[in-house]
Amino acid sequence: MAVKIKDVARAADVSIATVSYVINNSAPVSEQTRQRVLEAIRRLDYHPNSTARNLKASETRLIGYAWHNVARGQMNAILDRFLYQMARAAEARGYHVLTFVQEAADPLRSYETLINTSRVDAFVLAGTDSNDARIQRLMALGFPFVAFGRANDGWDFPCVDVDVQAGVRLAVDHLWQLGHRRMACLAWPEGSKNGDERVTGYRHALEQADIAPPDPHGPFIPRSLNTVSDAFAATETLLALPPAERPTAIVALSDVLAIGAMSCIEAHGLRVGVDVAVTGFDDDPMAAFLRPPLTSLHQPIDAIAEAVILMLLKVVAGQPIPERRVLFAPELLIRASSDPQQPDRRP
Amino acid sequence: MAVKIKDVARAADVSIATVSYVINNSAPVSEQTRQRVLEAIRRLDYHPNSTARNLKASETRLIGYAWHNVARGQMNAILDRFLYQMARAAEARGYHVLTFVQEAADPLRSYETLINTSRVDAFVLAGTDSNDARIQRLMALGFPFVAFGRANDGWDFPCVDVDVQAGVRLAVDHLWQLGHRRMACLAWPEGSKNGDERVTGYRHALEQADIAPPDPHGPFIPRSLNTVSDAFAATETLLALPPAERPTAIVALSDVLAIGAMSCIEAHGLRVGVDVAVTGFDDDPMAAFLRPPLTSLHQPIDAIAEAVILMLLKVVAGQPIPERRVLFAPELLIRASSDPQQPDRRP
DNA sequence: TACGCCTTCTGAAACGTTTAAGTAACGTCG
DNA sequence: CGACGTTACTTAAACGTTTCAGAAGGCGTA
Repeated sequence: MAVKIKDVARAADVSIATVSYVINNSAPVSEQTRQRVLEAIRRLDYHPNSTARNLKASETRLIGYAWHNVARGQMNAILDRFLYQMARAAEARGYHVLTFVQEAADPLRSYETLINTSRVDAFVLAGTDSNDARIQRLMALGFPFVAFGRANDGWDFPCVDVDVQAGVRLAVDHLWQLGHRRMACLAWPEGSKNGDERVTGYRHALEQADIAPPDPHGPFIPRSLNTVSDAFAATETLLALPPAERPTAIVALSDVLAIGAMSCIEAHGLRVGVDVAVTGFDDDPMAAFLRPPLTSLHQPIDAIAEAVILMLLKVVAGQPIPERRVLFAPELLIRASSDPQQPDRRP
Repeated sequence: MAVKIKDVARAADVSIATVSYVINNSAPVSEQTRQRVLEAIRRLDYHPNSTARNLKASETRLIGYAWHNVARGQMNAILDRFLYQMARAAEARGYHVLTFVQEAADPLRSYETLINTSRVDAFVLAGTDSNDARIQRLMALGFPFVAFGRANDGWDFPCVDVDVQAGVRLAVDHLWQLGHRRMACLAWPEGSKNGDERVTGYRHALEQADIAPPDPHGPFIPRSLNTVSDAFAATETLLALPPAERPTAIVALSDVLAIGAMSCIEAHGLRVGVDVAVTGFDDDPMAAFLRPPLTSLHQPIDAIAEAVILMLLKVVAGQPIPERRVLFAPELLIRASSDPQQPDRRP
């Protein structure tokens, strides 16, 4: 059916070995025969079969990436964008991304199946956390991977992450410059690597501004699941404080939390940005479209995806990774939810 | 390195053929040897190499799916969800989804490369439109594919789609029951299959309600790009009409358009849902979180993804597809943007 | 002339499977 | 008792590449 190397060899009147050498430039071939082979390839419209190549090379040129178990109605714009950019970066280098589903009940199983059946050459991990079982397992197996996100500080594995501490510091500094002194932090429940990093960034920033950072378990750092409704409820506790203690600004650690906070502030008859400033984190695609537009920290996802793939291909090639932990700085996009002076310019 | 069929054969003291027969149940093997082989497989932790299998079977068990070129800040929650569910459905049947990037400049190239190098067994197409070049090409090549979305009515190819006409009809009927008689339709620019279907649904629904459907190019069907800001501008033209002609309801053909409309209505000092009702389309994850929550048409993406994969595997297997065009009905989720009586229950 | 060294090419083995074809061993039956 | 099925297995040929080892030919050198 499809034209194979044998057909090209016959057409160019050479051996299949010679054709292979021409294709891969892997051995000297006289200019004359090279041209004859190339001509035959063109005439027959020959393309090497990648499965056969992969078998011979015992590689797949496939990178595994697990979807996260997204509940209906949950938003995950950042990881989608990440996947897209990763696919692009991989393709530019002859690789493709194979997406698979990791079961919440037994995340490791799908990874091990793919490894056992040699379906992929490497993995990209996202949504990492402390004591991440996948990282532990892959490290133990010595199977190539790069993580988007950190895990335990002691573990030594290649990863790329956002410097979330620095990010939150940008938000706090921004609010401080606008005159805010009572800044609460609407946070995720304790225990996640990324979330705790963000809280640390908030407390450090306050310290540097000579403000005593509040008790991590106290009322100024309410904890909320990453849903709008829970964030709404958590914000209630802040607004219930006596006016003199009530925060004038809320540093929400995600856009979802920020939306809940904004919603609650409005429900109390207060004006977001004027009476209570709000900042988010993630720069969700909708952030600029909210009323008022939400100040948020934009993560350089495109650059991160590129970096992850570059690092991964080095790992696959067995090259040493000098910088095993690369951090990217997020960018604070200032909009009206924290600064009413900002024009409402929509993309 | 990895254990292969030969190792199992040696351990069980049989030929590799016998091992293969045991694995695939493709020939009778005595119970005794079967057990010996299975035991060896277990002891050595053997897993067949899928590349070798694929080479032999000249298949890849990979389904190609192209990412769409998403601009930064654009939302595409539905296709993300679709991809996830597709990956899940495919996996349950031994297939995986290979994601790739289709260049806007030359969408066909990446498809042809994947076909030529036998990287995938089939494609799933999304974001189809009239005269879709990809569909034309794949049909001409006879390469297996299923489309999520329709194209030219005359073309005969397997596809699954949402019955958008019926969807918009649900929205119009809902508004009619609430007493609305002047309903505008905030639409995409003319020329897209899906968009034009939605407008048709709107006009048909009005006809059935004994309301004269407005001129498709007239002011009651303003056209807007699928961005919030453009929708905002397009809504201005509606609100600029004299009060007696101004619509009391706006049927927006996407949630993005609806957000723009809501934004504009508020900017005019009017109340969404009370003064002007708004409905959207897509049930974007954020729809329930907007203020007021947005009435929208939910597409049964999970079921669609499952149907696409089932159909695709039939095509790959060369089985006949009796129903080459399957339509799924969307569901109208009524919220406060069209009916202020609705409770603000957030997921 | 015989030898060795390039250069350029070919033959054939591998990669890890599946499977068609073949072969023993063991009844069954005319 | 020999022909003939069955059953249970093995041998070997594919699948489409890459690549190692070697061969043919030309050419310089001893």
